Amino acid sequence: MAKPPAKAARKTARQTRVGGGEAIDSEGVRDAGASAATSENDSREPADDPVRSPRGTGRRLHGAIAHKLGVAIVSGHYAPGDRLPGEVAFSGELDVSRSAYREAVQVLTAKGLVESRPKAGTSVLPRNRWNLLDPDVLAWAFTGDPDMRFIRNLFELRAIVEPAAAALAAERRDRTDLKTLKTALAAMTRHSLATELGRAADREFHTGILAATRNDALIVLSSSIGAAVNWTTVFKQRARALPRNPIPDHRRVYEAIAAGDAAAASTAMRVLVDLALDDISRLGGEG
Amino acid sequence: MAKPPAKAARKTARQTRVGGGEAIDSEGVRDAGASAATSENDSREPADDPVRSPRGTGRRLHGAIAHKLGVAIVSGHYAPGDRLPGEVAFSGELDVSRSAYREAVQVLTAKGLVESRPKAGTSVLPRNRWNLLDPDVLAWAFTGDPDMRFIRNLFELRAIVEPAAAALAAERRDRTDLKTLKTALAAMTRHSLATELGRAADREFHTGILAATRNDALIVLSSSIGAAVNWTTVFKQRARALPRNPIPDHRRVYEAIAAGDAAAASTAMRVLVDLALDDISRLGGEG
DNA sequence: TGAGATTTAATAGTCCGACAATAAGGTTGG
DNA sequence: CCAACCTTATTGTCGGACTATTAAATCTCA
Repeated sequence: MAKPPAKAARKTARQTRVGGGEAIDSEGVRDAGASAATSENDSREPADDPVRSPRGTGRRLHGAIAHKLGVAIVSGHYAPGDRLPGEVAFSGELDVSRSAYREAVQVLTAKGLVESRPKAGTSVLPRNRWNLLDPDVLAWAFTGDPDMRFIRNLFELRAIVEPAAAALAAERRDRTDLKTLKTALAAMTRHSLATELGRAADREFHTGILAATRNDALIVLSSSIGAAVNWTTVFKQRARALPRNPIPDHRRVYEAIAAGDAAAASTAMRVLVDLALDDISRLGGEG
Repeated sequence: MAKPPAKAARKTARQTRVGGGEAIDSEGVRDAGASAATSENDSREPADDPVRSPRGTGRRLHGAIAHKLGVAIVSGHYAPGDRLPGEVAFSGELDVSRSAYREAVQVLTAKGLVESRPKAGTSVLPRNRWNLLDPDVLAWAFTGDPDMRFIRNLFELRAIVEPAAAALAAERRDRTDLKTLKTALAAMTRHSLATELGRAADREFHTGILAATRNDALIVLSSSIGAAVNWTTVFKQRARALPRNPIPDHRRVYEAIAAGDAAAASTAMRVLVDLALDDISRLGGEG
């Protein structure tokens, strides 16, 4: 319907598209786990640009579009089976070139969210085709209020993977791994889990265990598990003060891994995850 | 590596792209099978008969390029840190437009294989940034001779996830799930695992168990686990006849799930996977 | 001399407009 | 009623121009 032609406006603004740098926050999940290596944050240029700058999120333009569409899809704004507007129409509506829009759609296609065919258009795929553990998809799924069912699913995955991973880590860790874990543990202790710094350390601890398994197929789960780990404390924080100090649980896991005791590491981790799941279920399950 | 730029050739051929089809297969790029959905590897058939997969996900040009580049990267032709040629140069070398090339690169970026920045070019990311359980990446990793270490990693993942999944399935399965499993089991029995039909049934069996867990975070692992499952039989086949009949193992798992016995399902699945891992280790461990 | 500011240059990023290829859905013919 | 044939909407590909970004070289000045 209403297709406000901001075309002319952009056309003029295009010559000085400087600004950009709009708020990128609203996430806190994006760098949860996944890319622990590069922890650079965006330049915070105020750069008031009230013009129709389509970059609401992300760094490159097509990335911003992909983000926008991705969020719209995983949040249910476009349901599976829905067919989204044609390329020319939609790109015009979003006020970007068709090329940029298409590159964004390629990203969504690569992540299994949509499928495009000539004459049939671009439509949202059924949920079971989505690459849910893709770090980006995960991040998109957690912008806005999250789906409790999915969080519980993520915790079930944690409960399956992490004890086994801890056992493997106990067998295969080297000095460097232990140092990483120890550092993370110390940081968790120093800054509480109420701070972002503390939560980052928490994620690093769990990621470090996965890394110590020397198993790439497990390591890639870092982002998924990191997201779940994050939501543990986020939920607790949201409700009230931490009902229980999780540091000792973590310390037990660390000591078992340091001692090379696979069985102990597994059970310690199981305890940790079960307790976390308890908290989640209690807080998120129903008032 | 010397890629003679067939530029002029294509330019003229383009006007009659329909009839000739000469410029199409000159490089083998355009019909490089990219049917990622089922993640089957291209058999060494003469293959002038593109087997219309039920998915029918046609190979678009940028998809073919993405496939080619993806394989080149995961196979190590381009190592992490390597910087690949500039867009204009590379697209010219591949004999496609820069747009198509860029869309392919966006796909690779979305899967964590590469990263592009102005002036810095496009370079391959470290392996721990790759989305290894993305179905496409998985498929690319298995074109050509596979990395035994990675296969073993995949089996370790199986050994962790599948017993737990079987237990959950035993608790949550409904009549439909059981029917699916039963059908798959029957198909496995009818066609042996020596046939592609039998292997497909095998994958369906394992996928069906994951589906019965009602956990999306587990279901997305179907492709990864399916790939591992497939390689079990592929390896056995490659060596000699099946050293052991795996059907009874599967039947035990099925019966435990049908009976709703979670513990039995878990242990039965553990036995199944352990035996499979045994075979893999024996056959692949050292020629 | 060396740290910091500045310029340069290379490369990815974006835009536009045209045309080709594909296939969904209707139409026709048997 | 089904099958083969058109129609046409929509994505797919192309080429070329211009912009934005930034690594690296250069310059400035304490």
